[in-house]
Amino acid sequence: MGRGRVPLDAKALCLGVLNQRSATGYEIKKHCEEGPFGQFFVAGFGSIYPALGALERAGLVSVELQPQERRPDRKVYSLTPRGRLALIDALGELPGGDRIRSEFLFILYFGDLLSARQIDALIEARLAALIARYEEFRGCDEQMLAPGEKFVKGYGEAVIKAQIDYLEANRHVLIGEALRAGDSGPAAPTSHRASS
Amino acid sequence: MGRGRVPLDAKALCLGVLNQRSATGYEIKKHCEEGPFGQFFVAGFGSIYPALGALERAGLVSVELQPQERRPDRKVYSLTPRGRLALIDALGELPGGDRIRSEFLFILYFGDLLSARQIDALIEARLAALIARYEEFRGCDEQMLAPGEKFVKGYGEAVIKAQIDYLEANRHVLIGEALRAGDSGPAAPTSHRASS
DNA sequence: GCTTCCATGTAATAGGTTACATGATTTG
DNA sequence: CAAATCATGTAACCTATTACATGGAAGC
Repeated sequence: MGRGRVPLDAKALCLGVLNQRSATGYEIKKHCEEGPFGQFFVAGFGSIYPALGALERAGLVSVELQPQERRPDRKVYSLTPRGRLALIDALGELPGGDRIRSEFLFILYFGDLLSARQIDALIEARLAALIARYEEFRGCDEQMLAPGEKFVKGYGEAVIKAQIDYLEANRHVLIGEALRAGDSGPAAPTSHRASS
Repeated sequence: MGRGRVPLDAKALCLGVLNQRSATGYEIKKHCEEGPFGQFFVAGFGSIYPALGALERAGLVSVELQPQERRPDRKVYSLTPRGRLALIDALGELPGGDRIRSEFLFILYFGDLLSARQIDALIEARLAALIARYEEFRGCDEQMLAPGEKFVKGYGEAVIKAQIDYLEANRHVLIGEALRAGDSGPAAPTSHRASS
């Protein structure tokens, strides 16, 4: 009956957060959303609540019910000893490679079909988003963070910075080539929607 | 009613590849796997074949059957005009933010529970993998690539480089802190596995 | 008055991963 | 002799996203 095998998913996310402090499902989601790490550790209520239920049935977390008036009772979850072991097990597994799903890169990769103006707007928006995230990272108080968290913060910062630098240095190259190729027009310059 | 709405998923991936050249499902998968872009555009047969079937039913691709002996017939798919429009539509959508699922960062983020040695091994393995990928990117002949592909290649290269640099510059900081904190031991130094 | 915050959850849906099923041919 | 390449596909499974359902309190 060796502790349930825990893959690195919503369940592991809950275990990780609960290892830092006991919390409700709502608070776990909040914790993931706020701060710069919201981009790394994503999970909606639809995955967190079922995950907590499963963890409880597996004996990896315990619940304390805090009745509230005019509001659903708070269910404060805590890591059990077995839960801590399961987390250590999960963290001990060799990590798989990162999975990146970037619609931005997808679009550019197949972007022969787009006009230079579309590409430019795309990159402009992307840069704005990256810079906003970068500021968010920088503004995050390091004093509050555990060593691992600080490390990850620096990691994210470095990766975002690299993207900003690359985009600023190379956007004009891409736009230039799109203009040259696009004069003959790869496709109507973005106007269709009529349909059958 | 207007051509089937195409989200940026396995179907769009097929459309994108088929826009470059006609191909079988097998070849599409091959194309995604080989070269440095295999990391960006992942799809198994289990998603490609159904996607192609759906695209065909929607009239976005056409099929030419090439009978073969002692082997399933090749089904060579080509983009139809409507398929090209659907692709343009899909590419025209504003991209969502990147989704990153990094088990590596997850482990480090919650890594208080790991020993310094485990963390060191983790980073060592990661560095090796990153360097291997970096070489793969560098070794890729740019002459062969369309402008968008070149751009994405450079993008990936820059991001990988940033990760390598960050890890090499900061791994010792993290290990040092883990050693200092870990002497009192956050948990048994990795030995369990018994149990039925 | 509208939105956001608090606080829980279920159900439907969509999507991908893995395993299965088949089988000759080439390469190590 | 085993493994990888070519070549297709289906089915079960697992997970996440989304929408739905409920509802008071506080801030703008």
